[in-house]
Amino acid sequence: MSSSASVRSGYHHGDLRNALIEAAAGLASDGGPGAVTIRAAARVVGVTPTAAYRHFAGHEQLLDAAKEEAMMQMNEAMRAELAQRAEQPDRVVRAIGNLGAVARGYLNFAFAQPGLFRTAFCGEGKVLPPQDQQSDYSPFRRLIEALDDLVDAGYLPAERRPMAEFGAWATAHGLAMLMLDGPLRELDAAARDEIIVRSLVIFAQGLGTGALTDELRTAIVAAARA
Amino acid sequence: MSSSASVRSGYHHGDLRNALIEAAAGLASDGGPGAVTIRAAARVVGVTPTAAYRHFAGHEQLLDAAKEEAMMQMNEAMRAELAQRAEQPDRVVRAIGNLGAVARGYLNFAFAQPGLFRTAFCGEGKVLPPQDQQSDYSPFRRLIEALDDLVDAGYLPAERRPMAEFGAWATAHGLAMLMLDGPLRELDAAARDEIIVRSLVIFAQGLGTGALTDELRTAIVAAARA
DNA sequence: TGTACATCAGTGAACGCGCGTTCACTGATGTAC
DNA sequence: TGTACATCAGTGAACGCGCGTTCACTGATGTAC
Repeated sequence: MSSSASVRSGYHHGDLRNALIEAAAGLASDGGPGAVTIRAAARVVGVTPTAAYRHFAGHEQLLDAAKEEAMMQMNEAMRAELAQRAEQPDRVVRAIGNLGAVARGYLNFAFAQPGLFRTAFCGEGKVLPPQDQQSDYSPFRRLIEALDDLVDAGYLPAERRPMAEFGAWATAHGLAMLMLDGPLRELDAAARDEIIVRSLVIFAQGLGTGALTDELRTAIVAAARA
Repeated sequence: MSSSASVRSGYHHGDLRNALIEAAAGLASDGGPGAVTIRAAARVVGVTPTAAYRHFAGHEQLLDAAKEEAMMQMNEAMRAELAQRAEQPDRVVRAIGNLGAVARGYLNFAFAQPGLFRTAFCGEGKVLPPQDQQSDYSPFRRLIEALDDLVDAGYLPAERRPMAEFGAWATAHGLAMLMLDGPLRELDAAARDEIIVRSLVIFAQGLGTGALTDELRTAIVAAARA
């Protein structure tokens, strides 16, 4: 994906389209979606703004490409983080832990790459449908699997399974937005963590039919702090 | 507040500062925070851009004022909606219902006034601290009271009370953002409602220590659909 | 294998736009005497 | 009560900026013969 420009260098530039997307993602990383402009991207690449119009119909297409690139980087960062998780024999413990880990990965990316995070979810331009994230190894897929596992294991009643992924997503997303751009912007990391962990405990317990066991509470707290 | 200009009309304009804030809020309502500019607000009021500099140090101060106005309008809309709720004798049923009603009011405003909602929570400019919303009759206060009531009534264990308001807030905020500007943007109202209701049921149950009774489930579902 | 040619990626200059902000000013207001 | 004056809210013109986009062009590339 958007590899180094060496693959085909038969043209004047070689791989201008991908170079512009990379530049746009860099601008997004530094300044959010508002910093993604055709002129700035061309400047970074060292090319005339006009040249960009050989590869994009206009500004909106470049922003769409930057959104997709931002979402891919987020997915990749979460995937890499999730890959480091320890094995866990118990099925429910594992699934609950995965729930917390996905949320933690989501929030870690938001705090580490606020510009990319804002760009991936900005209102302008293309809608990136959740299905796009359902490719086999995406974090959204991991979330869905965790919830399915909780049904299979008898923790989450099947009739409450539908749409639960969106509730989990909204919780993580809301925390990220409130803490990044919203009224919780000025909390320190410790206060943020406290709120995050407590919110996830509530959500995890809300999926089940009774109080969280100590084991499960420990599992999700550990995952949510990781 | 920001009343019609008649109060004092001793100056050239009469009440330019408030007129500009009202204009800025109107621009925000139509086009979000990006549409709030000094020139546009002056144009709406029928005054020279320079005149605005008698009342605001610069663009950022006008945007800050627009954010505050947007937040006030949101608070007022939610307050008015909550005021219509029927009395409810049972304490837990009432508190759980209030929880759902606050969330519903939050989301109703977001969908009815997306421009103002985005402006109130936009990253640029001043941070509006949650304390500002804790004035006696604000919806945030209602949320806090509902949670406190749930502790008093023995539904929510005291040790899990701290920060719970932020979990509730994040859930509502995340749903709003995903459905307004995010990947859930294109859902129809029925699908949105389904996700909202289910998310709130999970949250409400997560606060307690066991499964929701039918009575409580009915209460929060009704409030969340209202 | 060598040459004429078509293709098309990138150039350079220019357009019109709306923005934030500053300048010297004007003219209505309220006040001191 | 009437007049000179200080105040200061709003004017009008102008600045420099970065943006998206378009124009006629140039010159390297790959291809047909």
